[in-house]
Amino acid sequence: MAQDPAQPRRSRRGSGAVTLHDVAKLAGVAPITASRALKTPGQVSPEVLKKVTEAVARTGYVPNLLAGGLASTRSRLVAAVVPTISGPVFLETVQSLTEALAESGYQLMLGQSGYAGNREDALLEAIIGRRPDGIVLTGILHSAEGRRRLLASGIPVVETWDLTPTPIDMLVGFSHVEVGRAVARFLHAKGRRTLGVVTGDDARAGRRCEAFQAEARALGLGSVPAVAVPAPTTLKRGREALAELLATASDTDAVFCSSDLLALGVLTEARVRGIRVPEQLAVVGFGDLEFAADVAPALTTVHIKGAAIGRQAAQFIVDRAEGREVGQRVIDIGFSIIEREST
Amino acid sequence: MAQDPAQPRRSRRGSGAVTLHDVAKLAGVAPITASRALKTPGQVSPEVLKKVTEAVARTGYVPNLLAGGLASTRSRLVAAVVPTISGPVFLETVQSLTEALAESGYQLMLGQSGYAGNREDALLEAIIGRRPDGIVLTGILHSAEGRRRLLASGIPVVETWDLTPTPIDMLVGFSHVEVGRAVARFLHAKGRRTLGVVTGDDARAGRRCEAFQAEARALGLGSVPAVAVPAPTTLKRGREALAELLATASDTDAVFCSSDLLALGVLTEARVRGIRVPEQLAVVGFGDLEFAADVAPALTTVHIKGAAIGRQAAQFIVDRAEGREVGQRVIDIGFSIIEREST
DNA sequence: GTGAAAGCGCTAACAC
DNA sequence: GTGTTAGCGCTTTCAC
Repeated sequence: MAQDPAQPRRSRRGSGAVTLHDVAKLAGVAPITASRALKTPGQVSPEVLKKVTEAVARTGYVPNLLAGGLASTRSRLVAAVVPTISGPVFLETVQSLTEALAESGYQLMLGQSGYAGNREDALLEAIIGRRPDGIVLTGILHSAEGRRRLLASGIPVVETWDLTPTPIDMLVGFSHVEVGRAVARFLHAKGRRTLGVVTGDDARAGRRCEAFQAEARALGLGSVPAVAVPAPTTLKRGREALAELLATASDTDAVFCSSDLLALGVLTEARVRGIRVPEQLAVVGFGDLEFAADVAPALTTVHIKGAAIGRQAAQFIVDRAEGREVGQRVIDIGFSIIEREST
Repeated sequence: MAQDPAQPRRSRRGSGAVTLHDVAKLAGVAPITASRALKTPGQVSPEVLKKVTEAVARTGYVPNLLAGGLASTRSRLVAAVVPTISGPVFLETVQSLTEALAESGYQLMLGQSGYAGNREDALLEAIIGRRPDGIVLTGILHSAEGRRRLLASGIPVVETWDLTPTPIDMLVGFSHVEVGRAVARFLHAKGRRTLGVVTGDDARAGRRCEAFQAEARALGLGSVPAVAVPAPTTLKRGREALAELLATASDTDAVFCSSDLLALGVLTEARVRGIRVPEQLAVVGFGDLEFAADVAPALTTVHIKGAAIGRQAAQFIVDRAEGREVGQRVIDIGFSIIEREST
């Protein structure tokens, strides 16, 4: 179609998309009225509402949330930071977070910090620049500089999957130290006396491992050998780690693994070597991933309510964004040991 | 500190954050000059660059990308839509997509469409409203209405993990039909004569399954029984499905599973039942997840270059955003059958 | 209930 | 190389 010659060319800027202005004109009202019809329908008359609704349908108008966010200083965007998305551990949390936010009309922006911390700064800048209504930190070790910038930004922050005495803002997690202790006591109660650990090399796994070793010592079980594997933890590394552990401590009768995937590797390697689980070797995982209940033998593991963490984080942020004051800012969501055949 | 009484209260609007205006004032230049110093340092004099850089450091200025996006109609945001993030299949793609985009200064926004299609509309609205510079559709079945809205939005779209004769815009994927055929031929060549299928109930898995069955028939292997399991595919469902399959076709000597997790379930159930793999039963998975190579017996499976898909999708979108015309808009990235012990 | 005016913080366009 | 002006599309404020 030819351009209307009576009209000068449309302003040289802009995306060319339908704007609230267009909708308002079509409906015969002021832009602000059209805005109200969409945001707070109760505040406009039924006729206006009808006309605006029709205009929206006719034009296919989609509000520009960039403009809305700029004007209202509420972006309805929430950023989540994970070390890497392919670590299956946080997936459940990210999924429930995405869903819970979507229900409240918020969108999730995903950032990967990587296991190395070098990208963290650029990532934070990219995140803060979007002026999200909240930031969820998932299992991340942030630098002091990063903490400072987050604090300075004034954006609500939820730290998850850990407990710290000095949270940046809000927090929902559990004690890794308690996990390590509990598993040591559990295995001791089961009559195991020669423990071992296979652990990923991230900070939280490290704390579980140390607490496990300390508790074992306190229980009179002597020193517990640990095999550290580089992140990410995989089935393969679990197999290799068991081989390494048995090479130096062949009488080991129980292994605590820092992830279910490592534990599955340990189970696999044990089977291949003809080591009977649980008779000769007890195996405990961490995470209670979906497969844990259904491998053979079924895996005893530490269950974390990942979805609940995500939901609570969303709740924290939405509450804050809607101006509700959150009472409890720190929530210890706990954990539980799910006993199955592998012990 | 007390408010400066000489100054009227700061404007009642705004976030209170440091703006480019503040930086420019501190550096003694106009805002646009400060902007240029940050975006295109080559265009300003060394002195100006120095002063602006210092002002940024002193104030802790972080550019407001909402405002920048609005003014430039380039949001530097890319949306990705996956059915659910916890399906491990697309993880690799999402991860490499996130990384590749981050390298070019783009941020990923994540949306879950769910396996049911009802949320799709609201999701599309939320996405289009942010005016992303691109949208990556991952393994999604979009409604005709959704297609229309995407097309109307004018936002570059990359469809992935599939091939279609009528792509919305750009595409990087492979043929599920060819996968089904290839696996049937592979098993036939291995001397297997009584095939079975365990398949998730999504559309792409369905097409692999049908092509597998058709090819088997063409090879003279008769009709192939299929067990369909609801999404998401899990180890547990794999175990159940093998049980179901054997109940009606106990002489099955090869099973093609629509995911590695299902295949792992089949391997597990076979072991528990004393069925030897591969001697009595061959098992083929799909996805070549990290664990496939290291389970025992190691899993033969269909490998998809998930990371390459993510990188190519990022490339497509960044090229388009930077105004480069992409030559090839449809890329068949292919697949390969990785032969391991399970066949 | 509705509207006019004035920005939100930034950048495109066009001077100089 | 630097600055002025005028928006981007929306919402806040305040008036009617």
